[in-house]
Amino acid sequence: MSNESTAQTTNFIRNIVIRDLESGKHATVVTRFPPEPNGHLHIGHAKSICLNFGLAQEFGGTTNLRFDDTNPLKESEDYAQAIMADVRWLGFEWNELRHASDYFQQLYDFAVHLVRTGTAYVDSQTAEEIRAARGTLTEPGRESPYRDRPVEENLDLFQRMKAGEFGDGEHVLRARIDMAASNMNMRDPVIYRIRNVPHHRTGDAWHIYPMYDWAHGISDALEGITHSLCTLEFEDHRPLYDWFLEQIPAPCHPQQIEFARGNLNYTVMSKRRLLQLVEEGHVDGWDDPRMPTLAGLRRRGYTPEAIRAFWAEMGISKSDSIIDMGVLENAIRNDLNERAPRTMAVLDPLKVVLDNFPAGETEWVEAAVHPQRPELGVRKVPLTRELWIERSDFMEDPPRKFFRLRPGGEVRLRNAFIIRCEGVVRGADGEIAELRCVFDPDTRSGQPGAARRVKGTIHWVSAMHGVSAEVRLYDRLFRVPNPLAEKDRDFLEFINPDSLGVVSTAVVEPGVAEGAPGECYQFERIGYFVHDVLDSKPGKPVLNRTVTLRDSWARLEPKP
RNA sequence: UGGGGGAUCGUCUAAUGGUAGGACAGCGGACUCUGACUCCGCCAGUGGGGGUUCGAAUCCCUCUCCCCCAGCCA
Repeated sequence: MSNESTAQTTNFIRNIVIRDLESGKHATVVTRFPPEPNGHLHIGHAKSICLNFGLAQEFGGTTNLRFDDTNPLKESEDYAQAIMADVRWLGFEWNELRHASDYFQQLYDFAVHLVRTGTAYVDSQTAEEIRAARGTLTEPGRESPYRDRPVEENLDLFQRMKAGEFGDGEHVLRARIDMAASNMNMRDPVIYRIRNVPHHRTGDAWHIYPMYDWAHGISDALEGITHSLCTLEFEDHRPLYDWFLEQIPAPCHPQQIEFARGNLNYTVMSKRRLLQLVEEGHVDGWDDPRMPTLAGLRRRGYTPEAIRAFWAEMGISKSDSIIDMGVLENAIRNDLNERAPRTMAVLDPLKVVLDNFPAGETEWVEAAVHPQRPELGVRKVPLTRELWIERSDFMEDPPRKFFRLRPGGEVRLRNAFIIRCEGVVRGADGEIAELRCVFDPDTRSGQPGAARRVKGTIHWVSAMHGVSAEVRLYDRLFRVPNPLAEKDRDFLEFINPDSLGVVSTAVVEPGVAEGAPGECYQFERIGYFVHDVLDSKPGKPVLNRTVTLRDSWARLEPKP
């Protein structure tokens, strides 16, 4: 189901939007996608992107891309650029590009308003003192000795914090709420801290930077966001979100709605761990095809359509969940099955000599580019006396239901004719070196005799024309479903040592060698592959395995 | 053990007092010049216990389990 015309299944957020539109609470829907530019987007972010942009799209509204860039220590323009590229690649275009930093002046002015109304104060305790006085989950906090500072003094101090008169950590601005609140977020949260560092967009203009809770809701309000969608961990920030907007003359009061993050098994999703994988060299970079990042998935050969269809199928709810990687794999198979041109490639070649085929002669056989889509036409595939077939497609002493080649047995060569194995030639090492076969000319594809049926069909590549290729077989990054399940063990211990297998022996149809970076194929009977965007060169192809084909034979005959 | 959330087939998700449905996985079969695709069928669920109701996944009570919160991160 790669097309997205499948019936829209609803979810609780969509239902809220529908209700708000029907009741007249809102005339339109305005959402935002608010990443912090401190890392790359991953498949989980795609859920939020699809939700925010998809909802606005469905109801004729708009979506802003807003960088939540309130922490200059961790953020960079490079990340911001990569994020924009990823959002566009996913297939969405924002209405307006905004930054929380665009609002620094307004945020400051609103903070001054808070100070003037006595609902914020400058606290001069150290970070440690503030932490110690916050209380615990079961005990109330203690009020700061600076809590009742006169308004004028707060104003003066806050202004001087802004002017850069103090060192990092000397003062903070805190909202004056309730140190005994059972919701820890309401215990006089810090809303501004001093950071004497330049910001990637505002440069040296600011020495104080707003905290998330202060910046986010106000940014939403300034943009006229109707529904501010975020993940579950912000649920107990909502009272604060609402409190802030009630304290200031905000242009509107968006509704924060929380939903569950989208987790996948056999991987990790937190930016911190993803960063660790990259920095410690466990993977090749943010775009390593094993990474759940959008950059990684893209390089792996995943399409935006598949990712969108995947999240559409998964839906939105509030229950914590870990989705089986198999569902994502199913989504990309569905999409690639429809779009990928078919070709033949042999990963582990075994030589076959057709004894009754003239030496030095090339026969060009016609093969469908896509059996289910004849409009895509045909390709010509060279066929010669010497061929490569997959080593696993031959067994001297096969088990029951092995439909492939065996001594004395017959098999169809895909797009060509039926061959029979007449002999096995061994090398000095005792390994099978080549197969001597004869072909039945009457069974050529398209000929009347082609109707003759044999149980198995195998793929092949002409030894004379085949182009050798590097093939990278990617598998899941971790060997256990949840690498974080055991609290006292490092998730790195569970990295799958076989997550990348490099095959240097592969031989592909000549046409494949000319493919462009990013071009994908189905290697018939094997899987979907894509030219690596970085390393594949004309004549020197490097192909990444996106996903295998479903393989009911492998399920039948589990590997030893 | 304070506060905030969440529990529906193995997994994800619908059902908003009226037949518990779909997708993925699994199993069986048909088809097949890809052991793919496609098609058909099957298996499988409301965390436990009470209550209200003609009728409860849905409302009430209670219990259990899981997640989040004590950053000058977001």
